[in-house]
Amino acid sequence: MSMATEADTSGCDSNSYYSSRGHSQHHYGFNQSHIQQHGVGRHHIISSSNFLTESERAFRALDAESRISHASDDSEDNDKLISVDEFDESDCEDVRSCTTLSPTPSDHTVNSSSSRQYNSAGGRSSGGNGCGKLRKKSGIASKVMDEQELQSLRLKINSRERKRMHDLNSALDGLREVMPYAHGPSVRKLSKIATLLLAKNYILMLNSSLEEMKKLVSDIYHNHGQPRPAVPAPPPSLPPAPQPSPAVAPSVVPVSSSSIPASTSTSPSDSTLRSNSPRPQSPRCKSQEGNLTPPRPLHQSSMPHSQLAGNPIPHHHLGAPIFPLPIPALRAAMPALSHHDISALASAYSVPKSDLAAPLHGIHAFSPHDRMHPFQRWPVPCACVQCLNGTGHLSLGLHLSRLSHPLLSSSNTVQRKS
DNA sequence: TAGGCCATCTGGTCCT
DNA sequence: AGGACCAGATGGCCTA
Repeated sequence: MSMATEADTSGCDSNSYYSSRGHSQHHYGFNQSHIQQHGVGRHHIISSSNFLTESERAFRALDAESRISHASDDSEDNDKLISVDEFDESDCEDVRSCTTLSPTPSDHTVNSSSSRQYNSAGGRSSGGNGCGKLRKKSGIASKVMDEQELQSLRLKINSRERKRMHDLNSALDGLREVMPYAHGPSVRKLSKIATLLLAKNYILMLNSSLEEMKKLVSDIYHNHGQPRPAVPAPPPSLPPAPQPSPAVAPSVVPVSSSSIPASTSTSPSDSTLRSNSPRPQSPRCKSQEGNLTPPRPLHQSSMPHSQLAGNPIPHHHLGAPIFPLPIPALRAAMPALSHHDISALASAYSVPKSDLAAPLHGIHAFSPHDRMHPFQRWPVPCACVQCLNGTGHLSLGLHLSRLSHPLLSSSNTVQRKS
């Protein structure tokens, strides 16, 4: 019985991949330590059927490397896929029957080690080792294709797909890094769907904030009797974006400039503060001296500083997440989010676990124009453009207060797999 | 223990 | 022809 193993030297550095797995890293603890322990470099020697002794692993590692040259001629992007098995003609029979084509450097291939048969369990069972399709696809059905070549091709395809998914996950990790929620080792990572929902609404919120700022700037120009610029530029007097206060951000983790686009130099917390802060003093309002008072800087928050300073919420960068997150309200507003997602957000915002079990009663569907935001612990005016402008509400369905928390505005329904 | 989330394999389809 | 992308299937891990 052959044990198909794979030395995965895909272009994605699997070591770094494992170490970047965040909260799921523990899933791969064995693999990672295994890989590092045996010093096989980029080659992961994985047994799908049992645990190998250290000497066996080392031997197979050497054996695997020795077979690279003829098992796979794909030297591009270091995507060399090999089989460590005894891969002679007799073993092709085993491969067809058990077809453990590509045990992957994942937890289950090593830890489970017992049950997963990769031809029938992982993926569609197409019969055989799946090489028939490859044969057909490769247009070499008439040719006699060596099983080993087919295996190599299959492994190569699997590795590409694996790398593709790793890249996708890396992109999602990058997205999580710039999202306005707490990051940290003790914070559960947002799920993929939650990350996408949060990102979508965060973009909407930023866009709305930008529109709001444009409107205010436009009003300033208008009230000064100056012609409206076609594209209102930020007034030069606009104060620079605030730096995270040490009191607010006791554990700021520097973020590389490359991770944050220049266009988003305004921190998420700024935007959220902007959206949650009381209605900015209208530029039309005059001070007692009769002078036009500059509008309150959009980044300034009316949130009691004590709340901010006293908030021990950990965070990754750009200031602490500022949204208290009553879980019942969140659950009511976002039925699409699973308990897992809610729990992740709760941990991200340092919401007490007790809140998770809080009843839903008393939570009403808040109006976007509520002066007392039911989801917040301090009065929050409606900051939508219409309210700020006093022109009533348009039926655009895009109100800043609804977007005051990115996720709260996620009214879209996520069809979850049942 | 059930459900959620995830990684992986795999075949199909489309594109270059 | 080869690669990218997608979706179905499967099983492992974690949490409530």
